[in-house]
Amino acid sequence: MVERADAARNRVAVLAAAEELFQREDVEHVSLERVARAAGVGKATVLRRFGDLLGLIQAVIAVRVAELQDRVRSGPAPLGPGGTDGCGHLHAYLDALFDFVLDNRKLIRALEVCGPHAYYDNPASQFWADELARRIGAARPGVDADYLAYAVFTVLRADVIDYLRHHRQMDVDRIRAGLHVLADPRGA
Amino acid sequence: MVERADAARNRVAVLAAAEELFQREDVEHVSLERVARAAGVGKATVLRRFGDLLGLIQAVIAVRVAELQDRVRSGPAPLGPGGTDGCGHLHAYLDALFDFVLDNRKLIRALEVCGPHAYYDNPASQFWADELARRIGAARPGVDADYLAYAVFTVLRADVIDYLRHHRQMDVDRIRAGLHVLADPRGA
DNA sequence: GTACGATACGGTCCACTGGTCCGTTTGGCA
DNA sequence: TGCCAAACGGACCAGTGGACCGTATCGTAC
Repeated sequence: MVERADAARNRVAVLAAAEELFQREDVEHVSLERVARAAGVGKATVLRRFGDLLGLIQAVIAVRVAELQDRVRSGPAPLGPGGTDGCGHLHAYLDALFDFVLDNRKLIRALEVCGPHAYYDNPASQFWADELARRIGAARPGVDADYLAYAVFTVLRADVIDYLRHHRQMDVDRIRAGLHVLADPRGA
Repeated sequence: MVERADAARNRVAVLAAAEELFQREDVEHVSLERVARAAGVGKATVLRRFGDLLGLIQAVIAVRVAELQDRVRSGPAPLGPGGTDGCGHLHAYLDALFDFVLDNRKLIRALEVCGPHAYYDNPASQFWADELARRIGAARPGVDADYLAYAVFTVLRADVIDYLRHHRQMDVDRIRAGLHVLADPRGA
């Protein structure tokens, strides 16, 4: 079944409204209804299209995820594959993930409040965490790369980084440095 | 002003009901109203006593926190002060925190959903994190102990540990081991 | 160009939340 | 015993995510 024209129109309107609203407002004040209203559409239309609030947020994030995934999967080294320097691979990847979180804090925060494990349990996160485990395993043979990957992925949560920046007055460079030490204490 | 007898009666009833309810039910199904009803009391009574839901949960946790804080502040080494083995201090402390989280998962989960930073922004957590930074600094001079302490404290979140156990099938010993490596990669 | 069936639409409704308000009851002191 | 501050709790509020269903619109087959 091909997508009807009005449905397509509404889909892009809802995505655009959601993106705009999540950037502009505080995460906890963005509700399904407000997104719908901002898009000039009924709540039910949003729900039907995206299943639930979580689905909507994932759809908004997905656009941004794709770009980074491409660079990781098939871009130039050290972020992309190729080269054999395990440490360089790992640290480039950490930087890319960290930048991604900084750029998309609001959306990731919104994702985190959707459910207890919404941050971890979504296809993109699985990819990020798996890739992280692979690179940690390559750079640090002998450690429990799976656990460590989830630990690092956890301190990459947007709420955590926001807390450290705004309540503990740590600047981004300090957090970034700490992250690298955490993932690979022997340095790059 | 001394506490009136009926107020005292209600305070213990609410605390008991909350404790019981948080243990028995899923965190997200425990609401202010249900606690009040279980205590045989009006919602407003709970609110007046504890300010808001966060205050209630903190009050319930406080009882359990006190016991561990005593052991840390004035108990026997290696958890308590005394002795000079920095690593032993750190690892005993990590074990104690980890056990505390396992024993109080439900309550900590409830705390986490109260607000974006409710897990970090409460007096007990400040104590735990500061002490953690102190012990990490002692065991590993030269690292950014403050950042690392928050990172470890973050990985100790009950939702994170629950996720690793039940969705990633990691058993508690594995998580515990990973935690020790994270805080001190050179081993105990 | 028109008629029709499938599809998408959105307002209304629901159960529920945390929190406020305010008239009523109760405890403790003089 | 009488009184009043303090504590009480139910009704109420604005808000949530989500379900429902009668209606309007779209695209197609004629």
